Amino acid sequence: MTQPSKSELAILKVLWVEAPLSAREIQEKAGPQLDWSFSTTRTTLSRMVDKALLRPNTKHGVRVYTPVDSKARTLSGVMREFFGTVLEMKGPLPTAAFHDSKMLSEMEWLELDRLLNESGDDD
Amino acid sequence: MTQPSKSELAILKVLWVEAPLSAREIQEKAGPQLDWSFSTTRTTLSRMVDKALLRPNTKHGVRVYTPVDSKARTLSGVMREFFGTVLEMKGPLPTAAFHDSKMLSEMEWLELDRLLNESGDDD
DNA sequence: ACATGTATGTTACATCAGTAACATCTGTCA
DNA sequence: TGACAGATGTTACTGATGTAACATACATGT
Repeated sequence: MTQPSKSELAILKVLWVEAPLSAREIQEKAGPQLDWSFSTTRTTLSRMVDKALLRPNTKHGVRVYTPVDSKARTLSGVMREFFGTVLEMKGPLPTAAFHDSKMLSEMEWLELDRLLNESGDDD
Repeated sequence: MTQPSKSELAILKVLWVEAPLSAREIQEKAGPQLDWSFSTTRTTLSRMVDKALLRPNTKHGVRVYTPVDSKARTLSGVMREFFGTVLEMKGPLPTAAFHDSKMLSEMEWLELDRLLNESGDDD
């Protein structure tokens, strides 16, 4: 699974709050922060579909996007990669330290902890 | 300060163990892991100088490279960036959780803690 | 002085990500 | 039914990074 880039992560974040959303809706929610033109948002969405980060669907005639992986699963991959390459920590990772990050709910932290610690393979 | 890429970080890591080193020496230490040709290593070194990640010097007629920033300073930047964008944690960051990472000595962890927590500006 | 081996300088090419325009298609309103 | 708005498809350009070869210069032994 390819890791999302910084920009792609920004888009995933809005879709984790609410999905599916159309390109137009995503632009409205993420565009201001990203300072992107609508075109740019669309290109990025298209590439994310290519990379299987998003799954496209057609609802009421428009194309809408849904994240393929849950927030916890995606972040566990990103965090594993980070800790592995930057800090060279391979085994179980400490996540309790971040539980006040607001990025994830208690439930999601539980899932992330499970993914990060219960061996490298996933369901 | 530009963040080092994954490959650049690998080179920094060998130079944090011992510096300055020549391109040839760096290749001997990092090449096998990176699986790079000597040419590739040299190109990367050159770009790192451009980005002010390394400072070149000439010792005994050969070009040697020294990291511009300490391990602690570099990693603090990388970690701040990561926690900011991925986990959206802006204030003081918890690092105690990683103290068994082996990447840094006690002294270096102290420096890193200081850099990460004592406001955004640095000396 | 010449050859041979390192060291250094220069150039090249692919891919990906950032950033965006142009072109087309289609449905809806007047 | 014709025009316009919005949706989708296609193409383009730049910079960074991965990856590497070619070409040249310099030192050292014979």
